[in-house]
Amino acid sequence: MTSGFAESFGIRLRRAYQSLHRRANAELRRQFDVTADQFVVLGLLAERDGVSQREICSRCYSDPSTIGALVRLMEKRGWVRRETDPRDGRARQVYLTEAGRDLQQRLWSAADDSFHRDLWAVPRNAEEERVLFDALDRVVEAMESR
Amino acid sequence: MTSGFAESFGIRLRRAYQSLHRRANAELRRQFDVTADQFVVLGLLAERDGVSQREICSRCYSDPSTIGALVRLMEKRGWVRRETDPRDGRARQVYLTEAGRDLQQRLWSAADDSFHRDLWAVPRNAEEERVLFDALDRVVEAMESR
DNA sequence: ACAGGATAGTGCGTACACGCAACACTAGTC
DNA sequence: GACTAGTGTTGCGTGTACGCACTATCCTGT
Repeated sequence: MTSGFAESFGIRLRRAYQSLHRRANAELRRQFDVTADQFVVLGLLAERDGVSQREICSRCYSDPSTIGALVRLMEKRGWVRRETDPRDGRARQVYLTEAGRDLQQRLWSAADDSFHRDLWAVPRNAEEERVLFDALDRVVEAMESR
Repeated sequence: MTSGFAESFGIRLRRAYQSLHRRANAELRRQFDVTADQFVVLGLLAERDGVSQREICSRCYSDPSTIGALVRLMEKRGWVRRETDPRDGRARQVYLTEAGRDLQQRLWSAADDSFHRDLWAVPRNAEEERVLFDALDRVVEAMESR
């Protein structure tokens, strides 16, 4: 092995994600009592709602049990509502409420002023950003290749 | 903003890490009944052991409670032992046992044949790898800057 | 119309992650 | 020696992640 475990790709990816997740959690918890993962789901729903929980899973790469628990919690907090899909009795359509949409916008602008600003400064130029994003997307493909 | 939330840096990083973590968990659980995070700590200890739990935390960017629970579990499984540091009564020195070292080596070669192979194929050349690793390291710095 | 297989969601158990508070011990100062 | 500040670890509570088994519902072929 040429380089050590602590310098391997996997560990670096882990560290980067953990530090982002921790920072986002700390900021959002302090100001809004929202977790980083709730922030992610709110963001996805703001782009498109009225979707099934399955659809949310595939957009954020989480699993049905996790999203189920998360969405039920968000429903209890009054940020989303769930209605049975009239075309498919198994599925639930998840919608942002007014309060949820409002919260999401405040979260987004707060994130822009704190960790998003720092995060987006990481790629030094457009070319680096292209290489970086492309590599991250190919990690997903590679891990699902089985 | 030009691109949507689902295409942002943060979401891409999250997806990449989640898919790696999921794949590693699945492989390691199936073959060895070991979790991805236990794999990480075993790998770090194989590089250097006899260290405090604090030291493990800073090497893998986890938090003391998490590492405490994880290491106690690994002790129960017989992979590590913990001794009170003779120089500092607060700290515990964590060592790999024979069984732990043995397991770590089997895990490492199994990982090499499955998800490590796929993961390391992601950077297309040395230059891309340099840009990628550098960016991941700078994410950590950026997230801790405040 | 019905059987078989696929799919959406839930419930349960385990492991991780982290904040917070408490505790034990250390180190520096007076 | 006591006082203070700092650090390593543990305990507790909440939230996230996922496998597995299960129900309800859909769909396809016959």
